[in-house]
Amino acid sequence: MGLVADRSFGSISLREVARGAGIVPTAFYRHFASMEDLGVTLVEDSMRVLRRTLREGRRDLAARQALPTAQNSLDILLRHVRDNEAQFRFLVREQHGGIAEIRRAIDTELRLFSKELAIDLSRLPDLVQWSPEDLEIAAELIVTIMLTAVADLLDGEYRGSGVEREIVERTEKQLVMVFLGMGRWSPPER
Amino acid sequence: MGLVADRSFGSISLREVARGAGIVPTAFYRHFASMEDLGVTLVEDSMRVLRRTLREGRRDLAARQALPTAQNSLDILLRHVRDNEAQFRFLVREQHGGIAEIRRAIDTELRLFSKELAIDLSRLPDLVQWSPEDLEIAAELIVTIMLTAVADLLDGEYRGSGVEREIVERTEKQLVMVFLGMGRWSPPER
DNA sequence: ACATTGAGTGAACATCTGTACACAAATCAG
DNA sequence: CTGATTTGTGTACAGATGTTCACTCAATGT
Repeated sequence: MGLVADRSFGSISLREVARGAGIVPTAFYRHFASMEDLGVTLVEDSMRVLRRTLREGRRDLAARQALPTAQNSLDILLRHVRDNEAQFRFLVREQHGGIAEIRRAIDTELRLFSKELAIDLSRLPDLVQWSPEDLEIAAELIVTIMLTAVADLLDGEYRGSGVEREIVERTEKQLVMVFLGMGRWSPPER
Repeated sequence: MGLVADRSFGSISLREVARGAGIVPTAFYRHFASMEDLGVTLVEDSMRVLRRTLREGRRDLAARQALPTAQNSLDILLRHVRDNEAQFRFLVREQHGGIAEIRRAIDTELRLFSKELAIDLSRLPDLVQWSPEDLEIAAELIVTIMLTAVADLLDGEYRGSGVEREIVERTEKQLVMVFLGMGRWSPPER
């Protein structure tokens, strides 16, 4: 996992992975059919863990009678990112990276997130009469904003300076702008 | 340029580039000090052309007395993307790609775009009293949305199916949501 | 207790890689 | 035309790479 942190997955050799795992090259094939296979597995594992974390986060919020606001969700996400930096570097890097199969895997998972978020949104009083399509469009926008925040956070290696807070505040403002827009979107439609 | 279309830049060898250019490997060094150097040059060239196209687009709009609306700008951008597909595949791929120097170059150029857009926004009647910081935050959000549209357009190889229109419509809706939000943002601040 | 299986080994291969070096051709300035 | 500078060539080398094959070894279930 450390390997995949700062170089593109496509530029990593099977032998490097084997070396990193303390294993002879040929033994690699006992676990994965190819590098592509490894990549897809990595995506699925990372995403599974992330999904679990977010679900737990939402549960905790509910337990404290707190609403799952955008700020709260962003906070949970970013904490998870900090705890699993290498994985997210990998995900952000390979989302549009060089291997089609991996791109597809990430895209599928992100689409799932959007759908989930769209369902959450549909329960908000202000949005009850939105069409499913518009809900998903809004959800995708929110996911995009959050993903951009993650990418910015990881790309700046400033690690601990004020840049981190800056990114969080910017992202929160952007989310508010979108929510305000969503509040205005509905009326002109009906 | 065709080389860099679907594989990550970091996984491309100097020799492949030389081969693609019809040149012996050693001659590569007559033009670039390293692969990294090539990458940065590629970024700068692509961005220079894009900047020129957008400026001309805005000039044309002005000549036709049309406002540079978000829809118009998106249209110009996407047409340019279609005409220079390989370059944009490269840019989207390497924005968070494996080579730090290239990431930095792209990031710098994007930041420039945001600043330019922020200036344009500052001239809109509804936003005249926004703080420069908030203007830039909004501008970055718009750039993010447009960039996401570009990435989605290039990732789907559907090429000509309805997916293209779908992406454009989604993006337009997202932009409208943001603009609506921006219209509501200002009041609570003063 | 023993055969079956999953995981790791080691040698070998043909191929590709970056870069060094001395040399040739082409372009250009005066 | 001539001399200089830029661009390209050919050869060479040490090292890395993916994949094959036949093998050992330890764990497992019955």
